[in-house]
Amino acid sequence: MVPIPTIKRFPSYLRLLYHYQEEGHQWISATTLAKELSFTAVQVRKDVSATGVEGKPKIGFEIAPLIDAIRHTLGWDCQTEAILIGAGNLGSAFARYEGFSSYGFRIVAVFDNDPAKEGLLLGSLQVQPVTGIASYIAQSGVDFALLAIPASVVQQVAEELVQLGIKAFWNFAPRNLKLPASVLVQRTDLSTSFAVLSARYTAQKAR
Amino acid sequence: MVPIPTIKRFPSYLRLLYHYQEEGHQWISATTLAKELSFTAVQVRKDVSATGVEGKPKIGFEIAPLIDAIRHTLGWDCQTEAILIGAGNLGSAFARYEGFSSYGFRIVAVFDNDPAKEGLLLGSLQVQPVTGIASYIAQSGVDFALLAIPASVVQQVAEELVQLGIKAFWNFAPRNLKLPASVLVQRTDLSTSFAVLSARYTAQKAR
DNA sequence: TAGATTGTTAATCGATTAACAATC
DNA sequence: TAGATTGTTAATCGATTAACAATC
Repeated sequence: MVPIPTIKRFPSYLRLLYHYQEEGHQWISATTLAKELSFTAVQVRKDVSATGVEGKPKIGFEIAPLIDAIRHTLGWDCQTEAILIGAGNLGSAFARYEGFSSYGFRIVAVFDNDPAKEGLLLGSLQVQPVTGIASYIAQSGVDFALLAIPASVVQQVAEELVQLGIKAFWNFAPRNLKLPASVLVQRTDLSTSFAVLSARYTAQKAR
Repeated sequence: MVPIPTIKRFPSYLRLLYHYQEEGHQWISATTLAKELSFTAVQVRKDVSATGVEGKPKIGFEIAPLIDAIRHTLGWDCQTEAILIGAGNLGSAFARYEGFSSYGFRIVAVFDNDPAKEGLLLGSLQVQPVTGIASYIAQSGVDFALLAIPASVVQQVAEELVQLGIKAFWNFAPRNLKLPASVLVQRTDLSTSFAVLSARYTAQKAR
């Protein structure tokens, strides 16, 4: 299995590879990648080797196959469709965000329990009432949900969605979900990220 | 120094400690914390020891001092004020987000280079033209900026802000910033988080 | 006293980094 | 050939986990 830290670096590699490709390059060395991304060249080679791509001494790696291999390792060569639960501040931003497409991710429906939001247009998606979730999942076969709802309700909503067939969650509410082990959960939480910055900021100020 | 993984767990501890405090508890054991958060009890004790708080055998840790110690370690006992650059989808969501206050973080001004957005009200903040950034920084002494602008311009904007006195960035654009070592940069990037989820999802499907 | 818990030291595990042979 | 680069093996580093004494 590919180590998590390596997977976290893959999106940065991808962006840079696309950039070099657009500039007309066909090959790139680990040395160059490392310099651009402030990694070490050894780390780049180790990361690349996890994709199975092999380079040529003195030249480096061929860009196009490397892009394909990283996309494949991440699963970004297949389209992943998800429903979005919650059309508040953050939910609205996600519904309108166009950057998802570059990682094969697409929000196909938005639900909110506020009747006042029904029909509201977010990008190209109309907010639907939560009463329609069950039939939507049944019909579409979607098994991936993005949770942009308050922490106080996220556990209960997630449990209901599991009952309806959802197998993976991207949870933006600041609460740990307790779900069956077969269900994938990834939490993306502003507070975690801010904690690191804040602790470093405070430590620096103290100096 | 407190290890980064420990710092990342602190916000989860804090939320649970507040919850127990509100329910009228005065003490909590590492065992209980561990069970609630799906950590091990040893890890909880190690994390707590990094704050300097000591527990009582057979009882556990006193909640109020532990909250204070974690908040202090993170620097969340001091107010941090920041300006927000960019009032697009994500920027607007941040400007309106009320959860920041619980970690001592406050956005005090929002700037956008689109004249059409000038004066727009986001929560309690009015979008200001970017021409006013220099004087705002000079007058307020703010040294923290949140970047919610496109990747294509973020490097240049950040460099300009460093010139104006900004010392720390929370960068939401998917690009690595190259700035002087004295400047703190934390990137929070949807693609990194999604990469981990996506790779796990794909690995699971393959099984 | 017995038993649950804390706190620390040592062992383990996993990722990063260093060293170096292989290649073009 | 010389030199830059790849790829791998071994060493290092840091965090997690195990073991166990100390405490109430």
